[in-house]
Amino acid sequence: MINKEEFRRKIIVTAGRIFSRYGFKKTTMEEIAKALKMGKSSIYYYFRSKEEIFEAVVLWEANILRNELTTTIKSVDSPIDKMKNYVFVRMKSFEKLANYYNAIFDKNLDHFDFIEHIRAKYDREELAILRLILFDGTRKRIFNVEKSEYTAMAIQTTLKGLEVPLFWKKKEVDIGNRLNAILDVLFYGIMRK
Amino acid sequence: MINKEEFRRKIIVTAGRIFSRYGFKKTTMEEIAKALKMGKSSIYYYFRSKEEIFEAVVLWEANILRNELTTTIKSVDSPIDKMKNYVFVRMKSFEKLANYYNAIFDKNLDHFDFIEHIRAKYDREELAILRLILFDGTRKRIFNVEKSEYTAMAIQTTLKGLEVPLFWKKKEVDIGNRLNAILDVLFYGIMRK
DNA sequence: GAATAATCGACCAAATAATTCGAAAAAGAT
DNA sequence: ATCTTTTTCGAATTATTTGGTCGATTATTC
Repeated sequence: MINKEEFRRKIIVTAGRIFSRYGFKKTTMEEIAKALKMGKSSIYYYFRSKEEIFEAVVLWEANILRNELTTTIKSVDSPIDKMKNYVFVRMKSFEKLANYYNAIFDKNLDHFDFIEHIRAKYDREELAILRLILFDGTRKRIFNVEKSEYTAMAIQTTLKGLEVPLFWKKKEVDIGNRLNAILDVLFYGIMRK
Repeated sequence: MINKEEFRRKIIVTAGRIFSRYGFKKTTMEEIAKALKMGKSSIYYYFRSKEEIFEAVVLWEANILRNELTTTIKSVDSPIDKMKNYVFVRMKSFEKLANYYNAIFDKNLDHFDFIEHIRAKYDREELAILRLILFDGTRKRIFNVEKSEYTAMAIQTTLKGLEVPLFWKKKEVDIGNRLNAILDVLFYGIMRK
């Protein structure tokens, strides 16, 4: 192979596809290997363990999400659209990620604290983005937010609340509709009168 | 419980949901039991084995498919629409069934010959339905088919050919488009000039 | 043609899963 | 109430799977 890193990425992508379909526990090394057309033991040349692959996959997906988010808010100009897009993309992408998380909440957890680290890091980044959108919107006299820091945290909390049903039951409530309702409330409380 | 058969059906439906998501092998008795809110061993009071449940599920789903098909061709009058509807519903429903089959083609097979039996039976029924549509269409001077028996077989073969990609790769080609193309060809070759 | 990188098959211990079994609730019958 | 039958369950057992190791083997590089 040309490049070892290259191949690691290939494993990550392939394994990610399978993880997202079956979850961590139900995905076997054999499957990943077969999908890569290689012997099971060869994978251990690139990764120490199944968990390490999983770790890499989550990190990888989180990065993709981050990129999608920043791209998306750059694609529009008005703060309202920025906020709308941000929330929508975040929720849409999160559905995919939820599959990975689901895998963990089976019973394992314990030694999966690396997820918490990633999570904490992206929480901080998200907060920064939200603050920026809010700040910008206020500067343009479209929003009316005094302490962007706290408002951003409030919004983030709401978004997290929206994640919960994604964990437990799929399609229990139409996320799209709830999202719109929340956005409505959000803007009504936030918009400059 | 009121009725034992009733409960068997409940198990079939619940297990079916899980089978269709994870396939035969990856579905555990524990999962089925938990979804039913009962002890794992209780299920063995209703079914001898995991395979027996699977068998019942496949039979059940095949019946649903059959009902959908007969209902659908009754809902329209023109032979062209009958044929179109039949093919579309068949293909749509088959996607769900494919999940079950996929589970088997893993490696097991061997002792899963009951699927072949079901398959053979429904092949015969399908042939009869196709012949009826063709015969009716010809009688109404819309189709131009001499030996409805052989034409029906030809169409069935085509439909089976269309199933194959569903087994191996999902969404590799847009089934809908291919279906339309095939229907076009079918009608052009079949329609009374 | 030696040294290194990469792949693999056979193997193992641990985990997991299917199934059994006897006992205990629940439900019915008398 | 008491005896029977039906239904559920937890614990034990057996069978299978699976993550991971290891030494050998095959490509690749120098």
